[in-house]
Amino acid sequence: MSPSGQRRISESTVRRLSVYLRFLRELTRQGRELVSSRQLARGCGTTPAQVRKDLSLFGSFGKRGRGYTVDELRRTLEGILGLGRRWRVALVGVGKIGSALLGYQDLARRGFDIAAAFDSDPAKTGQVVSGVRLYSAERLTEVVRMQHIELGIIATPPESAQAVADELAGAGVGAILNFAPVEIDVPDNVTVRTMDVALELEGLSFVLTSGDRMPSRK
Amino acid sequence: MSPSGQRRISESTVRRLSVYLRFLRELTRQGRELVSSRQLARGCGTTPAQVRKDLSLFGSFGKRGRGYTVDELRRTLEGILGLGRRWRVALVGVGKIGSALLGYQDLARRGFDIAAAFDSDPAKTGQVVSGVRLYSAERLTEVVRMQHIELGIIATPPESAQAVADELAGAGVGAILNFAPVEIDVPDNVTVRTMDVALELEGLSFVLTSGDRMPSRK
DNA sequence: GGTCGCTTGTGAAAGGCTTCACAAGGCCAA
DNA sequence: TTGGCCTTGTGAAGCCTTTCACAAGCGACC
Ligand SMILES: NC(=O)c1ccc[n+]([C@@H]2O[C@H](COP(=O)([O-])OP(=O)(O)OC[C@H]3O[C@@H](n4cnc5c(N)ncnc54)[C@H](O)[C@@H]3O)[C@@H](O)[C@H]2O)c1
Ligand SMILES: NC(=O)c1ccc[n+]([C@@H]2O[C@H](COP(=O)([O-])OP(=O)(O)OC[C@H]3O[C@@H](n4cnc5c(N)ncnc54)[C@H](O)[C@@H]3O)[C@@H](O)[C@H]2O)c1
Repeated sequence: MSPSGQRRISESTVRRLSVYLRFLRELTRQGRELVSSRQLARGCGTTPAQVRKDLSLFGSFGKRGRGYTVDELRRTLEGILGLGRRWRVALVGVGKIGSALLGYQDLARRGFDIAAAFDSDPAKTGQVVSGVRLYSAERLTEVVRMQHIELGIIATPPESAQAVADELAGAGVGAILNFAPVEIDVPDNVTVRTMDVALELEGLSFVLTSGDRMPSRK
Repeated sequence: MSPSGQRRISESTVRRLSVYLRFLRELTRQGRELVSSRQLARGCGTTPAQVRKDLSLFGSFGKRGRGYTVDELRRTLEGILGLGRRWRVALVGVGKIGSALLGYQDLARRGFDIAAAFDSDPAKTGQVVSGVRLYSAERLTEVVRMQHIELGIIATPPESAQAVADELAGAGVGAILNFAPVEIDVPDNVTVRTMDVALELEGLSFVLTSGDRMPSRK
C-alpha cells in the first residue's frame, strides 16, 4: 500500500487520513461517486493542497481533471490505516465511561470489536453487557493472551491506570487508548494515546481567554 | 500573564501546557515543592528543552540552579490557560456518553461546571441528574443565554450535531467540544474541537500496521 | 569569598509540515 | 482533432516547531 517502504508519516497526517475516511464513508452513504481534493478539504476542515500532499505520500489515487473515486479512495485509506481487518479490543474498567463504550456501536462499525471487558468489582464480573463478557480483572493477562487481543482501552480510575497499562503491555497488547487523565509509561513497543476530556476543555478555555477571536483554524 | 501581547501560541503548546498543569497538580498532592524542566518532561512525555521553550513563550517562572516552584508554576499555568475562574458548560444529548459526562467529577474539579443539560427526548426532560437540570432541547437558546453559558458539549447522534452546533453558536457559546464523529461547521468566532474515539483507535491501528514494531528495548 | 554543580532562558540551527505554483493529464464539446 | 476547463501530483519555498548548545544565575559548601 505504501510505495516506498519506510517513509515517516506524521501523526497529523494519519489523523487527517482518518478524517478523510470518515467523510468518504458519509459520501458513500450519500451515493456520491467522485470527490475532488477541494471538496474533501471543505468537508474535513483542511486545504486541497494538504489533501493531495497527504495522499501523495502513499501513491497516486486520483484522476486529473476528475478527482477521486469515492469508493476506491475509501478502500485505499482503509488499507493504509490497517482497517482491512477487524481489531480485537479489551476494555478495562466498566464504570460510567466503560459502560458507554460497551454500548457504543460506532466502534464495531469502524472495525473495532470489544472482545472482552474487565473490572475489579466482583459485583460486575460474570455479566454479559452489550454482548460482551465481563471478566474479573485478575484474568486480564490470561484472557487477552487467549483471545489474541491487540488493543486495550483503559477506563479505570487514574490511580489504577498505570498498573492496568503494565498488565496490558505484559499481555502483549500493542496499543492502548487511555481515558484516565494521567500520563502513563509503557515499553517502547507499545503505543499509548490518552483522551482527556477536561484537557480539551482547557484548550478551549485558552482560546476563549487569550481571546483574539482568531482566524478560526484550518 | 503573557508578556508580549500577541504572540501566536500553537495548539500543541497549549496542549502541553495542560499536560504540565495536570502533572503539577499531582505533584501538589504529593507535597512536592520544586520541579525541574527535566522532571516535568519525564512526567509529561516530552523533553526538557521543550518544557522550557513552552514556558518561555509566556515569561520566566523558574530559578536557575533550582527549577520551578510547583505551586507557583501551577497557578501561573492556570492563569495562562484561563482557569483562574470557573466555566459554565451546556451539555446537549444525555444518552450513554452524556450521562457518563454528567457524572464525571473531574470536570468540576478542573473548573468546568455543567450548568444545564438538554435532550430532545421528552421522557428525560425535567429530571435532575447528578445535580444538573435536564431541559428540553427546545429551550437551549433561552437557557444558554439566561445562564451565560460559554462552552457547549455535543453528545447527540451525529445527524443532530450540526443543528445543535448552529444553535449553540447562535446562543452565544464561544467554543464547543464535539463527541459526534462528524466534522461540524461553525462561524469563525466559535472554536470546535472534536473527540472521536474510533478515530483515535484508527491512529493506533495505523501504528500497529505500518508496524515497525520498533527495535524497542535499549 | 570562591569554586562547583546544577538548571534556566534563549538565540541559532535543524528539522518538519504546509502552502505555493505549475506542468501534466483527463474530459467534453464542437 | 483542437481548445477550454478542470484537477491531480509534486518540487520548491515558506513557515513553524523542535532541538541544540551555552552563557548566566543560583545555592551549597569549603
Ligand atoms: N465518566 C466520564 O464521563 C469520563 C469521561 C472521560 C474519562 N473518564 C475517565 O475514565 C475513568 C473511569 O471513569 P468513570 O467515570 O467511568 O469511573 P467509574 O468509577 O464509574 O468506573 C471505574 C470502573 O473501573 C473499575 N476499576 C477500578 N480499578 C480497576 C482495576 N484495577 N482493574 C479493572 N477495573 C477497575 C471500577 O470497579 C469501576 O467499575 C477515569 O479515569 C475517568 O477519569 C471518565
Ligand atoms: N457511547 C459512547 O461511548 C460514545 C463515545 C464517544 C462518542 N459518542 C458519540 O456521542 C454521541 C451520543 O452517543 P450515545 O452513545 O450517548 O448515544 P445515545 O443514543 O445513547 O444518546 C443520544 C442522546 O441524544 C439525544 N438527542 C438526539 N437528538 C438530539 C437533539 N437534537 N438535541 C438534544 N438531544 C438530542 C437523544 O434523545 C439521546 O438521549 C454520538 O454522536 C456518538 O457517536 C458516544
